[in-house]
Amino acid sequence: MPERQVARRVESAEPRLGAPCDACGVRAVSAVSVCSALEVPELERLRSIMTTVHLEPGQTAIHEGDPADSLFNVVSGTVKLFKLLADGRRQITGFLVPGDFLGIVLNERYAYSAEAVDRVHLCRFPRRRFETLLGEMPRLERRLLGAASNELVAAQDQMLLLGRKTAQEKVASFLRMLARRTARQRSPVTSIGIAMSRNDIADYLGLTTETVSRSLTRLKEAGVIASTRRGRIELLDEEALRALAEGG
Amino acid sequence: MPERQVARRVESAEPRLGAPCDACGVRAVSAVSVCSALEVPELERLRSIMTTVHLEPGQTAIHEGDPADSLFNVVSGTVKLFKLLADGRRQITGFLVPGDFLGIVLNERYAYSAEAVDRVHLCRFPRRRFETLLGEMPRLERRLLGAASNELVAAQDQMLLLGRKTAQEKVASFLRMLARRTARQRSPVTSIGIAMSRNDIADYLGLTTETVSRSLTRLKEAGVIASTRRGRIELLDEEALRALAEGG
DNA sequence: CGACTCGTTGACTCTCTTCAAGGATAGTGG
DNA sequence: CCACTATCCTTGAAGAGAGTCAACGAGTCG
Repeated sequence: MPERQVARRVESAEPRLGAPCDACGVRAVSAVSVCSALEVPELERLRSIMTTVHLEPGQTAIHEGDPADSLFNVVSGTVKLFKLLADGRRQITGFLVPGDFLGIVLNERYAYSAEAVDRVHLCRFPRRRFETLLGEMPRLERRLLGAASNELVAAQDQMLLLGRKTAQEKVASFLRMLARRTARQRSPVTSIGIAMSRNDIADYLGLTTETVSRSLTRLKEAGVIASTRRGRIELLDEEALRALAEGG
Repeated sequence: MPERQVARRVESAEPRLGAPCDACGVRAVSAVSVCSALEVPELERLRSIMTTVHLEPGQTAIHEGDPADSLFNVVSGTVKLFKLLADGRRQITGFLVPGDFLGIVLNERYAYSAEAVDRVHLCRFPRRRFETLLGEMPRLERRLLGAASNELVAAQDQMLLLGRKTAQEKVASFLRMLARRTARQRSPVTSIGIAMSRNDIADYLGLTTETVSRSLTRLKEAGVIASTRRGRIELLDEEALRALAEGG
């Protein structure tokens, strides 16, 4: 498997004295990151235990079953989370974008693997020390609980999708999810960038690459979407997409 | 739809002065309930805002989209959580058993509906007051975060099941899940009670009742399980079941 | 006892997968 | 700069697993 690469992390151990956080777009933009909604002194303490990590596409951030000794915050890029069956079947359980947490779970071991989709920047926190801080910063803890809540809601939507939606509905729902994410920064959205491969999309939707491809072709034929360049899709009829996503 | 009944809750508003919690098995047995691992004074405060709720099979505890003004702890019975598509397709996202939370999410509205599978007893907490307590009881908050973490892990397992497992593997996984739950109280397990209908199982596994039935028949034919009386299944070959559940 | 729900089984259908091949795209090296 | 190659995406044809439709048996309740 060419995509199963060893994790060669490029860590910047030197703190660069404050620079990383001050310039960080995540803190300002995202309403859900660890850092946003923290006062300066609290942020300072977080920063003191933080290191930054760079990942190239395909590199692994965490591995299912490994001791969960780190916790991350996505700064830039897209990360895919996935679980594997013994024979290699893969289910991608989520895509993380800037502002999202990676490894919130307070369990001993990671329940899934995480791999970079494109070039990724992460903030890394040692779990032990992070948990110590947690006890002293109730606001941070509440924030984590909120993030976990949101993830749970998303997980339930995804279960509905995986268990009960048709291929066409799955793909339409996926596009809408991407559109919503894009809209968090720029709205309204007519063009969305697709960072992940057809294979990734298929493993996220419980389909095959062929079925994803065919579904997209159908959406194009129906005039709901259009694709000019690679890795980018134009939304022509958002209402039709909504109807398709929910089985209209 | 006969199963979509109106929620006629039977609430005991009178606190019965301490009795409910002292006698409650949940607190002692379960490692994950709200009440366990709380000191007596904290427990006392929780109890003061608590009421108990009884539900008959099919009755609704919470409804998707409603304002999330209550939070529950399951005391006895089994509760199913589910989401619906516009045309009635249903996905059951989980079954709650004694000790589990219902409605942890700190969102404005419930993301799913919850219905009693059999006769159910719940402890009910008004969300506002509960959240106030939360700020003063860090231990409770940590506990909630832990519960949310566990739910997330379970949700990811379920996504893998829904997206990538065959019907046979789904049913085998389901039986193992039930066995594990039963084993939390009594181990080892050879006989498990199935509180839910085939229809519920189907909607949990993303299948139809017919396929669930056929899969169970196959497992019987293979000598992996046996069924003496209705609503109960004997595990004859746990190792074979494990292999089947993971695509061996 | 009859009506009802629930579970099982059978026959047929269909959506999605599998298998296979061709086309587009990007990166590489001469 | 352009052939060369690897990878990804698309499209087609055939096949399979699960769904749909239908009937029947068993238990349950009024």
